[in-house]
Amino acid sequence: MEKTYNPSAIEQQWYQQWEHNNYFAPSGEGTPYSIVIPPPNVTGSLHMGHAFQDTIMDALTRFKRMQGHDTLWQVGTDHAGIATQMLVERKIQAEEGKTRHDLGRDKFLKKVWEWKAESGGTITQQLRRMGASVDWSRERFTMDDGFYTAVQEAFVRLYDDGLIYRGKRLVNWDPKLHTAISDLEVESIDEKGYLWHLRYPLAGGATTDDGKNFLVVATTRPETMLGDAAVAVHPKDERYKHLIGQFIKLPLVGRLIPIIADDYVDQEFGTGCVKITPAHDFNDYTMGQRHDLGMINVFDHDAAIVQVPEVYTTSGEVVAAHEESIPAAYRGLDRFVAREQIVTDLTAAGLLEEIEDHGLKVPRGDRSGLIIEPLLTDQWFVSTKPLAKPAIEAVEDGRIEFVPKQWENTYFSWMRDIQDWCISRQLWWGHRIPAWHDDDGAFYVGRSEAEVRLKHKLGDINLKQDEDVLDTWFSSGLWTFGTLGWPNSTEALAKYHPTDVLVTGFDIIFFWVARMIMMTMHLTKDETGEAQVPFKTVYVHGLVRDQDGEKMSKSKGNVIDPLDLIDGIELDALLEKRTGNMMQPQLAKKIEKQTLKHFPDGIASYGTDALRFTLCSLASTGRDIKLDLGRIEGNRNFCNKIWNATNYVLMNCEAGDCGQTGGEVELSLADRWIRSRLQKAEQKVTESMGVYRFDHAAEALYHFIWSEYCDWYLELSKPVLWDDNATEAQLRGTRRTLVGVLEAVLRLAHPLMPYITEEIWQKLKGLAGKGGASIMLQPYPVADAGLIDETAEVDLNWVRGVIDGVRNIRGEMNIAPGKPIPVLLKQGDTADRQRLNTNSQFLIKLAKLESITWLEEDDEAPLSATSLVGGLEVLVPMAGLIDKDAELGRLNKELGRLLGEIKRLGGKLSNEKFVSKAPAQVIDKERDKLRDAETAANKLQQKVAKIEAI
RNA sequence: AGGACUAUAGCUCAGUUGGUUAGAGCGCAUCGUUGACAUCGAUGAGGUCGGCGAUUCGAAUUCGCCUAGUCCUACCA
Repeated sequence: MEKTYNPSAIEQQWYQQWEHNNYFAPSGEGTPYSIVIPPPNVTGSLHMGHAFQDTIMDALTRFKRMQGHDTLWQVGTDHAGIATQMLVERKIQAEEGKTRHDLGRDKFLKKVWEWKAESGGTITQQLRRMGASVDWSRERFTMDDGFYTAVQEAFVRLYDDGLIYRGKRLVNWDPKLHTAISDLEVESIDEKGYLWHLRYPLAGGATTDDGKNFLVVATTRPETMLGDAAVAVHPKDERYKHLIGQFIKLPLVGRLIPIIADDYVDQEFGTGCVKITPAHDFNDYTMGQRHDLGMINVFDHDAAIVQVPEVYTTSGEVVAAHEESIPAAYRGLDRFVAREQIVTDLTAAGLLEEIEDHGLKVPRGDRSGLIIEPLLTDQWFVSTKPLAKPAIEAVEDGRIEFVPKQWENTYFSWMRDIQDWCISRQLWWGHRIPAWHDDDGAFYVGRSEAEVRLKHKLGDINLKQDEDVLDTWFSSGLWTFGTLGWPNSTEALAKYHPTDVLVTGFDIIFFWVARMIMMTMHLTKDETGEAQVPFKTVYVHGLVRDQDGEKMSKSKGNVIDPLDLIDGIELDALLEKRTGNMMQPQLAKKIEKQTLKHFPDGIASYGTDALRFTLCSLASTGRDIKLDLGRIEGNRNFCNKIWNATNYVLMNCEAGDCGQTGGEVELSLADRWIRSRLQKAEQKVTESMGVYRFDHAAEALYHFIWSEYCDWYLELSKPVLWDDNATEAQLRGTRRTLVGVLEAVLRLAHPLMPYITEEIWQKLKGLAGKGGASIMLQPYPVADAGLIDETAEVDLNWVRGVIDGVRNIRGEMNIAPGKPIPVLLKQGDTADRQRLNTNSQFLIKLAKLESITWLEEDDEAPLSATSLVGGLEVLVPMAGLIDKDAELGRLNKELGRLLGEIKRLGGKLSNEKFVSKAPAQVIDKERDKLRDAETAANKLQQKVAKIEAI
């Protein structure tokens, strides 16, 4: 074996073998267990969040596979409508200087598919490097033909069930991307703005109480005044009560608009008068509905002022002959240019009362970053309330369970107040909406044009398919069953749906989890006709952040490619990766500086297993996961530790008989102890995996392997293996334990660290008497309660106690670690005596003793340094070895600790209330502790006195 | 405005149903190269568990209030 573990030498080769031999495909035997991968963007690349998520899914999948389940991890990618379209648009712009409109829809889409073919392999390669045991034969893409069938079918069924409708509504419009987006895709950002106080002249000679001939309205968006339909006041507002029903002559425009009364108005805010623009504000829209105000749209799709405003009734009908118009000066101006112009003109007209600084939440598109414009457009919507009801119930009654549980509240609070979902997007890349319209604008929904014609007896009239595509999340909502063949009733669907667990981040509970539950429950039924849930458990993990707790993002330049942690990367390459090809080149300097600070030498190579193990060990219940390179390094060292332990085991066992073929076996205390500890480790790991505490599983493995198997058991095996007088049965027992425990723990660790465990297992399987082509197909260890040996554990703890005592004296007294020293044991009981008799070889070897002597009660001990193991005194004679003052210091330190404890326990036990109210066993325990502490303190005091006396 | 989450060693984090000497890794200090491993070993230092109060015989753990930070939802003309 190589002297150090070199992950790059083994990882890829094993993955190829696994994949080549089709080990990832479901076995077809055992209870089905399935997970779908949250499909990453096909044109993107995996970031740390994916690496984290995929590690967890793979750990679960391998765990369940080894436990004998018929395991499917469904893999695939998402077409990611807006993100992909933007990316390709930018690419074409950069390379050819053209827009998508220059190319036209068909050519543009061809470019997207070309780009997908070119970049689509990145994700799948990364998944392979992570060791993901996904069934590649079932790989799906949300835009492939089969999946499109599912999307179409879902749309048609929802439409036929009255859950999809089309209408002219106010939607969130992105003026850059020229598409509607859902409310979830809008972020509200705190920004500084102004509140403009505008004088709106009263018509017909009306005046306010204080004799003014105008009302003052406050607005953050003066440009929308062109579309004002009313001014609203509170019905009980004494200042304005008498003006309700009167009219305002809209400045600059000249139109008369009514003064209306509505509870929505807050009398305290601003002047208590609100301008109402139903076509450009969500609140105004609903107020317009209540008061039957017309809707006057003054913006075009670029959010520039239109030439001629469009006017609609509250129900969205076009008002054919309307007189509204826009002053020529503003026509065609961008919204912000128009704002300035209008403010200037109002000022000139003496109608600007005041400009007030005002902080407000600005709605920005999460993709474009532009301010979103509420705009009246024709869109398709899903009526979500009826879908939400069963979806809420499924979580309430536990058919679906969130882990950690608290996320259910997040889910409920959103679902109980859910808004209709705008699913149409004015994009080119995506699933074309399966709806056709005739020349009069009547829409027909169906699976194909032919079906539509037939169904509606349309003959051969002109039909055109809707130009729009569906929100990406509409298709990903079908992911769990669409990937399994739905709408066909396939065997896979019957077997693997509902899936067992969804592993995802909390940031997409609304986007994806909730919608998936709604869609799935409406569209899929089990054999009894009951709605089927998409998954039984939702494991919600935290988000991976950088060393400062910042979210990783490309624009911040703090992303880390998982492959760079696996393979390592030079500083120059890392800098280039982070600052090259940036959207905002002005940030390059800052990013460079940060990168230099955090990664002055680039990133070392840690290997996949170290990365995976680290990610698992960070997977606790928190919301943030700060990536700490120190942890990864530590875990790379852990891999190396396993590697070298194996080296030791092989060296000592390959030449000898490990009992594979039988033969008499005698187990030492150490053998029985480590076997017992193994059972407990198996219990702990299995239990932790079952409750999604990967951090606990990782910690149990780390502790068992490093602190018990390596630190103690391997050391304890040496006195046996190197003992010329050891019997064949003893040697066989120890060798068999060395090999057997290591073999078992490799299987135990395999779900977290697949590569190193496979590599080593292959070397070890023969010695362990195991066959089988791969560790990943081996059974997962099951703890055997019969092998738990509490006596062995107590006895071994005694051995460790004596050794620790000697080592402590050595360490504190500056006795060279290699110098053999004599040790005396005194005041021991029969159990101590017996333990000494059976284990003296262990003590001599591990504590590097020259001799070990048992003193009877009345034997005189020389002046010694002392350690206590229970009642037993472990004595190291001081002659020539130990500094008197140092020993006094050491003893007094320990004595101080004991006295503190005695005081604390004494106080507790003399507390009447404690003694009368606490459970008996607690009291007994405290009494024992007190007695032990007193005995120990006593002994130490005597020692102190003795040493002081010289 | 409502809600959620976080606060434990210098750093990153564990801490089950209240009873532990409050743990781990990294970092730090001292010592250590003949037999798996310096990507290592041995020993050690380091915490009034954010603050205040309550419940209790007993609180890192339960409850209330406060402070700091993060996030979500709604809304601010």
